[in-house]
Amino acid sequence: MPQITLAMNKCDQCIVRQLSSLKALNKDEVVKLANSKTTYTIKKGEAIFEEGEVTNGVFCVKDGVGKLSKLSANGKDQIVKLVKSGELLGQRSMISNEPANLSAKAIADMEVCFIPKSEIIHFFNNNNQFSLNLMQSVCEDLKESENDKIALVQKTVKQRLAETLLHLHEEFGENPDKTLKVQLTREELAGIIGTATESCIRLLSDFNKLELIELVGKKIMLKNVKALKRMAE
Amino acid sequence: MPQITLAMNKCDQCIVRQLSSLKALNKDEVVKLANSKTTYTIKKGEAIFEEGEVTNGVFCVKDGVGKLSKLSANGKDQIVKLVKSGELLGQRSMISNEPANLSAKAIADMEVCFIPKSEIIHFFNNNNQFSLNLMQSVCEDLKESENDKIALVQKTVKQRLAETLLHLHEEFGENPDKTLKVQLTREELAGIIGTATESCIRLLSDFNKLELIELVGKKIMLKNVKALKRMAE
DNA sequence: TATTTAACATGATAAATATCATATTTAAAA
DNA sequence: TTTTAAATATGATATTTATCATGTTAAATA
Repeated sequence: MPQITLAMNKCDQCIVRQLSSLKALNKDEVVKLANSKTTYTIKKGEAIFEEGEVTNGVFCVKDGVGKLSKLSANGKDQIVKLVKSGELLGQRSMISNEPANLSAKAIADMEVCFIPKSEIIHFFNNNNQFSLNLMQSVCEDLKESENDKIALVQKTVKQRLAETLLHLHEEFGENPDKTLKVQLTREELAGIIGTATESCIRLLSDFNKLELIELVGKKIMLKNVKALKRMAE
Repeated sequence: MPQITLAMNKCDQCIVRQLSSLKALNKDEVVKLANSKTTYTIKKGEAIFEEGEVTNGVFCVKDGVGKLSKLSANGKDQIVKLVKSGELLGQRSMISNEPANLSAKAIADMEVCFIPKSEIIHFFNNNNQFSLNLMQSVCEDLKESENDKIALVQKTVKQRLAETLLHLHEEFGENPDKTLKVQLTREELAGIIGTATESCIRLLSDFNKLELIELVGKKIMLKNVKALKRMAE
């Protein structure tokens, strides 16, 4: 049965299969997965789904970077979470049986696979390790969200910027020229730390003058990680 | 077997069993639950568990109100969530296999039952409806936390106070004299909306003058729900 | 290449909120 | 009850951050 082997291999080799809750799936389940998935290419700036949309499944991020965000009344886009390759997207809404609470958009060109809800629920009901993994993943998101919430109240914008730069460095790494690999606009960065774009730009300038970072065009290089960490406290 | 019937009834009648994920348990499982639980009484102000503590199980809130909070460096207590009777406490840490990220303290005298982790994991692995319920409950918390996070950035303190007063009214109801049933200090209220205690007090005074609320000693009565809703937008 | 547009940058100012000081009231303890 | 401590209240002020204005640079498009 060459097709089945092919289908299995397709997902079996995938980074999402290796990193996400899906790692708990057995061979048969991976075959089932491969046969039900749909692959999409999302260009930078495009949406995977919008707030209020019913998705009826989850998206596997094979490649690229995405943002989960909510548009405010005054037109500002508050970024709740960044997602990178290996992660699942839309788990929460699917499990809660609700339309998406947030929009998902590509920050860098993305390749994603859609897995229908029926598949996920089937795995959830028949594979304890998978359901535990999925549960832990949502719990991880919850912990992060709660900590973000606390940071928003207990820390200044300056501290949050330092913290966020360190996070971005840790999570996404750096280019050969030592600049941050995730290429965010100042507006997006402001959307993550929860401040006005101008304030974000101003603080980046300050950090630059203090030699905590270096601004290489629109890119950012961390120059003094230790001092940034001290500042984030 | 009178003991077994007794043991089952004990938890079967319980409000937590009726409202939480535990509603999915069958009779045998409820008996198992009743035999493994430990009941505690927590006086107002006392802690159920502290940040950093390993709990190794979950707490069922039978009666009273609790707060999940984190102490900041400057001594302020940021409240992440309030819990009331019928809810479970400590699910996230237990599933993530981590020490508690937050402290849980009683705001009103509480009665709670402790259920060891082994029991919960057993139910999780053997009862699909239970695991789905638990999952949905964590998802609900996540959604709420994300929305809180967005509100912290996109709304003013005034809007958040209006929003919080409405939430407290909706979630906990009112006393016979129409005042809010949850009795929070101004400091705690400030800890929920994420502001300084004085700012919170000042705004309550303003709301009082505007006849949106009425301050009855330390208690708060909502007088103009419609206007509060408009203000929260 | 020239032109246009978007992103970045910075100053000036306004608004929101925190902090400090100090009463006043309420509740707890001696 | 008297005393003490804690919670509430409010004014004055400082700080943080947002907003508006405007200029500069970089990048996209004609």
